[in-house]
Amino acid sequence: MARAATTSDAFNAIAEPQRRDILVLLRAGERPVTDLAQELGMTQPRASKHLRVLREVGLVRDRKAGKQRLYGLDARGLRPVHEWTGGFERFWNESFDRLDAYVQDLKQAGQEE
Amino acid sequence: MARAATTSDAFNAIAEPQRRDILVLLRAGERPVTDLAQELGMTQPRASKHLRVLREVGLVRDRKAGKQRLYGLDARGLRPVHEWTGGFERFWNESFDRLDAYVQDLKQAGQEE
DNA sequence: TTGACGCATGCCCATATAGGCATACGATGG
DNA sequence: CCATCGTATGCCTATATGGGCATGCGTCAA
Repeated sequence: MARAATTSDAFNAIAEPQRRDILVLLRAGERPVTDLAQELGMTQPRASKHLRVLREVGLVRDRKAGKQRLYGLDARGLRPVHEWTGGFERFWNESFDRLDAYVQDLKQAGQEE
Repeated sequence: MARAATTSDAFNAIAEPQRRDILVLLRAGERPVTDLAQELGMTQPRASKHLRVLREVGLVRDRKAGKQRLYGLDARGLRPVHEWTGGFERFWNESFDRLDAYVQDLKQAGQEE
């Protein structure tokens, strides 16, 4: 089996850096495809494809505005990701400070020999 | 170009549900591969492969313990993900409540016709 | 030394990208 | 009705997966 579709959920959709960039830009407000493409230095088809993925997982909304199509942020889908990672907060603060200290000790001991 | 490697960063590594499951299990403490595989109902090779990915992005540490190899959580890599998504917090709380109301209005209007 | 146990790997498959390029499509202006 | 602008798609390629299965390898017990 291949990797899960990027459109399967927000976790997969935001795995791609450029899509994250797009989402960040959209925090400033709605924007047409061409705008985004230019600002991020990517071709228009590329931007459209990324936006499609984002739209399919519901991270982005689009609406027609004359000849243009404006894309806007719908960040609700990011909440599950934030909450899931939040479940590990105490672990990145706590236990590994000690572990690091331990590792440092080992290194120093090695260099002193 | 193909999709970025799952080992390129935490964002990619946690896009796979089974790897998230493994991380969750490891919050309870170190565990050998077989244990994890059984608990998650996956084959041993499969678990090993997922653990390898997690190890390569630094979300997991391993240490030998006799015949066994214990895997332990290193959640620090999840922090960037948590913080990045956190940058959208105000958006999923705020603006789209209004947008939803708007959408609901449209739907109702449509059904009443 | 010989087994057995616990894991990591190698190899093969089917699948789904991300990107480039050309092009089809819908709306607007003449 | 036609040309043009703004986008979305189709097609093709190279790549990397996730999974199955068999097997290599290191460690410990007898």
